[in-house]
Amino acid sequence: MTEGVEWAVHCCVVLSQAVEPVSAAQLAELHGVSKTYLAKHLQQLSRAGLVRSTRGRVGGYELTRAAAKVSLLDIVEAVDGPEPAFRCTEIRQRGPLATPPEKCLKPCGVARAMGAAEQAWRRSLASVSVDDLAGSVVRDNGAGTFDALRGWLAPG
Amino acid sequence: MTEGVEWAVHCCVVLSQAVEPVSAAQLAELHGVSKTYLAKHLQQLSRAGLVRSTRGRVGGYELTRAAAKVSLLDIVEAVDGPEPAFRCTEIRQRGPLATPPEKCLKPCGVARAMGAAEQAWRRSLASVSVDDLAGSVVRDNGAGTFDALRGWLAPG
DNA sequence: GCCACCTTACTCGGATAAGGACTGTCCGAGTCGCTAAGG
DNA sequence: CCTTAGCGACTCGGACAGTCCTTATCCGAGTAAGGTGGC
Repeated sequence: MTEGVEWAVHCCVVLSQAVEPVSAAQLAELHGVSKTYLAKHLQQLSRAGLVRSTRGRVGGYELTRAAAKVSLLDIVEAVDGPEPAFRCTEIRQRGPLATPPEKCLKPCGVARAMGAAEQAWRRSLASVSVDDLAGSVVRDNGAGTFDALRGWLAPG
Repeated sequence: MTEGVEWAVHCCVVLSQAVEPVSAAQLAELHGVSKTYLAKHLQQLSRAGLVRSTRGRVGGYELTRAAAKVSLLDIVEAVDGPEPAFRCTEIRQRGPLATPPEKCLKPCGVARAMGAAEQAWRRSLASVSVDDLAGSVVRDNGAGTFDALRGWLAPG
């Protein structure tokens, strides 16, 4: 899985606690990562419709909907792409004992098993929202964590 | 996910139905893939202890244990490696608002959620055995499929 | 004093290079069966 | 006829290039605020 997924998720958690748009530069400094590369992933989130970007002097990124309505799966699909990790190449239709195409209407057993596993993975990711993650941060680090964050984000 | 995983799984299904060691050349021709590259993945299966390789004139590969005792997860881990797809880089410990190390004894919420999803994925893969896959092939293509396979594998 | 315009500084967005992993290939090490000569 | 040494062919195993994707970076397009000049 792409490392940018981790960055994007943490950024979404931060955005869920911000009251104003947060610039890519702030998010990059806050997490100690490359600004330009993080911007690339934020663009992917923007294309997917998860965040809204505003340009100009006080521009930045903000969530387009409530944090409880943004799931981990949304972010992973936005950054890593929607195509599944396992792609069946239909090798059953190759070689001397190839299965005839008219018998390949449904995916083969291997593809079905892989698809079921990936479905379980997606269901687990879909059950966790950005708001849930923010709650876990509060439980782990204390209620004042996001107050300090908002103080750091405030201009000046 | 690596494409070699698909090859390795299909090879294991074939091996579960063979009565003699099957050479890498036969497996490659049967699936219409590169022989030398497939051999690389078979070596990974051998290192993981899933298959036994015998050299010499009538050498080849065979399963080391019953097909019902070999899960999809075993094969995936043997080929793609045991390390999880998501690796937490601990970005919470970086930047101006870094979490102090003494508060990072347990994984962060993001890593826990990702780990839970991956756990679900592994559990699903572990619940499917090579024997189950062979059964699905019989259900899809008919009971005579593996008879034809054994006939093709027979020397001559 | 008020308004319109312009400059300016700051933001995002897409197009552009470097590194690493997956893909694909080759030749050498090792092993078993066959053959043939000798007892 | 039986034993056994040698030969040969076939197998796996690890070391070696090619190509695509991830990582990382840069500069240009766009926008809003603030200053400035004119009315």
